[in-house]
Parts: sequence; structure tokens; C-alpha cells
Amino acid sequence: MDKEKNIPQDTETRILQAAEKEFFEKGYAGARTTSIAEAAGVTHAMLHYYFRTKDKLFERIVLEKMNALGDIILSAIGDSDLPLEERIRQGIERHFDFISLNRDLPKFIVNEVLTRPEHIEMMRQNALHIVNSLLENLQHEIDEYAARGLCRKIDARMLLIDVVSLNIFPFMAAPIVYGAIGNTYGSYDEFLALRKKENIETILNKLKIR
Amino acid sequence: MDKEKNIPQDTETRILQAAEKEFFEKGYAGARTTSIAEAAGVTHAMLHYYFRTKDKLFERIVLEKMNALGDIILSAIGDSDLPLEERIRQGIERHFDFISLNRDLPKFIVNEVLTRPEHIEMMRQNALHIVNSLLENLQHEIDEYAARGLCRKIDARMLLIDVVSLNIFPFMAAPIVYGAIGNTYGSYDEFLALRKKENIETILNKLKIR
DNA sequence: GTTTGCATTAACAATATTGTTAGTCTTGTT
DNA sequence: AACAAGACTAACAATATTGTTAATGCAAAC
Repeated sequence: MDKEKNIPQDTETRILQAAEKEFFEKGYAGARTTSIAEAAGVTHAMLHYYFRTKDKLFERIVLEKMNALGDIILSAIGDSDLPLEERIRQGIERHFDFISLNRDLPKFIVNEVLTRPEHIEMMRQNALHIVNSLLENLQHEIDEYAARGLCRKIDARMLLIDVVSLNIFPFMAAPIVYGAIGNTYGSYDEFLALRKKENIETILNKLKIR
Repeated sequence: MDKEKNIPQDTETRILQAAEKEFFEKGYAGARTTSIAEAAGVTHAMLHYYFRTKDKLFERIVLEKMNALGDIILSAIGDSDLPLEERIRQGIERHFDFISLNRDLPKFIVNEVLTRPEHIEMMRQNALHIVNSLLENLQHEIDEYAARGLCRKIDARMLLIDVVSLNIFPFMAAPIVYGAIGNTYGSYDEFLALRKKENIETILNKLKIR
């Protein structure tokens, strides 16, 4: 039988899982390698045995998360054979759902990645061309629709910033957004469902011709 | 004559200024009391002489920033004798400008305040009733306009979340937002000016009847 | 069974970091 | 000038934190 519910991995994996939790919760500076080792159920010497330094362990976590980030960008591009409105709706939804499943990731990126020049550069090289091709493609499609009088001629880059802002910020500021406003809508999950709809509407509204 | 350009305050003030900078840049965990003292140009014993502990110094900064936060909420309420659209436009603009002048504040709030239950509670007691009266008032006005067929009947609470999200997030993620997208608009300031316009339009669009 | 290589441990080391303390300096008051 | 009070300093103390090392266990290969 399984020794425990869900944590019977090898030592390295257990350290990585504990490290991710600690780094996400407390940031690099606040994280303690001893706490990570304790949470992983190993002596703290083991942590150094496997990862040498706190810094290298941290880099490992950052790398993992960068890849996750690549996935979401790709998935949010959406099926390009759908009608524009449907495609955008799907992209927003996928992005929202991804954030919803990785609620601490944005904060981690903003605090621990965007404050380190090397990491910003890494992100740029990893993600920029994907974003650019998404934007180019999307802008082209918007322009076509606009030419046929089916939507307003809006700026895809601004649209992307809108989507990311609307989807991410409420999660980053969840304690105060939900605590001060969201709770009047019922449970947190109910609020999130409404919020997702709202964001989709807000964006699609920008496309529609008045 | 002045001894230096702009930093000839008394010791306490210099420590506070250096502390704000350090806490904003590195967070509580990453901040070093010795660095703060050094930046303030005093021995680190002075820091303890004036503020006893790192924690008390930090609380002092948090308190200051809470008050600043109260101001922005109040100013963003806007003049209630303006037409609805004008009032909302003004509110968004004031909020955007405030964030623009306090670019590190949102990150500080999200990371250092919203992660501490006592501080969340403090914020709630400080700001919640102001937000609620703003929301009540705004919703009432929207409903009146909607009844006269002048705008859509939208939810003021959702609108508020939209505004805050759109205005704040690009500043929090500035290194990547501007680095990957914004720079195609020219200087950072030019990008910000466009972004402000864009946010106002996005929000007002939700009000307009199609 | 011995050897070999890796995983693991306990103890130690080095340094960083916060905080204290006893005494000195300065300034204004009598 | 003597005094008093607060500002300030240098040195010290205590602890936390990261990282190392030498010894041990253990399982597979020979």
C-alpha cells in the first residue's frame, strides 16, 4: 500500500515540492532552506547535497515555472479557425482558468522574476516571439474583420494587456478584492465564475461596433 | 546654504526615507536594517535607537502608506455633480495618475500587506466603508441613468474591480509589459499616456448602450 | 563477502543579521 | 563652569542561516 496519501516521492522531488511552496509563499528572501528541508522531511544537509545552494534550488523552480508560462501563452492563442469573437472568448477563458489553477504564480513572477534582470531577459527570449506571433496574427485578423465592418479596428497589443490585467490582478489582490467586494456575490468560486464572464464581456465589448 | 541637495533632514526622517526605499524594493524579508542605516547615513545603532526593532520601523512605513491609500480612494470618488460619464472618467484618471506617482505601492500592498492578516484587517477597517459608500452612490447613479435609457445597467462593483485591475497591473508587471509590448509605442511615458486613454475608453465602453 | 558508489546523517564552521549596552559627545540651562 | 538630557558611537552579544565535512549506512556489482 501507499505509505502516505500523496507525498511518497523520492527525496529530490519532495525537496522540490517543499521548495516551490516555500518560495511561492515567502519569496526568495523570506524562504528558509531549513524550513524547506523540514517540510520535505529530510535533513537540511540533504537539500545542499541535492541542490548545492539555495540559489540553485531557486533557479530550478524558476525554470519549471517559466515552462508552465510558455504553455499558457500557447494555449491562449486559441484555434485560429474559429470566428474571431469565439477565438478571443476561448483565449480569455483559457488564460483565466490557467491563472485560477496557478493562483500564486503571477505574484511569484512579478516579485521574484521581474525583479531580476537575468530572469527578465530569460523570459523575453522564451516568450517574446510567441507573444509577437500571437499579436501579429491577431491584429491581422482584427484588421480583416474591421475592413468588412464586423468589428472595430482595435489595437491587439492593448487588447492583450487588457486581458492579462483583468484576469490576473483580482487573483493577486484576492484577499482584499474578495474580502471587500467579491463576498457579496456568494462563495469565492461563484465570484470567480462571474468575474470570468465579466472579463470576457468587457473585452468583447471593445470589439463591437457601436 | 543647504548642506546637500535634498536630503538634509533630521535623522529620524532620513531613516524613514531610506527604510521606505529598502522595504519597497526588497520587501520585509529582503530588507536589511544595516542597509537602511547605511543609506540613511547613520550607524545602525541609531536605527534601533529611534525605532527599536525592524518590525516597528516596518509598521511605521505601512501606516504611512495606508493613509496614502485612503487619500486615493477619496480622490477617485470624483465630483458627484459631474455627469456620470465625466465623473467616471475623472475617477479613472485620478486613480491612474496616483498609481503612476506611486509605482511601487501596489506591489508593496500586495506583497507585504495582503499577506499579513492583521494588515488586511486594518485595511478593511480603514477603507471598506469608504469603498462601500462610493459603490452605493455610484450604483445608484448608474441605475438612474440606466432607467432613463442613457447607459447600460452595469454592476458598479465589477466596474471598480475593472478599473483597479486595468490601472494597476501594467505598473506591477512593468518590466515585461513595457519591455515586450509597450516599447513599440515609444517612450515609457508615451506608452503610459496611451494606456490611460485606453483604460478610460474600455470602461466607458461598458456603460454605453449598443 | 568484499567492494564500490551513492544517499544520508550529525556535527561543525562561517557569516550575516538583529539587537543591546555602556560610555561619549553635544547642546542648552542654570 | 557645572549639570542635565537627549543624540550618537563603537564594541559586543545572541541568534539565525547557509553551507561543509567526515563518517555511516545501504544496496547493487563483482
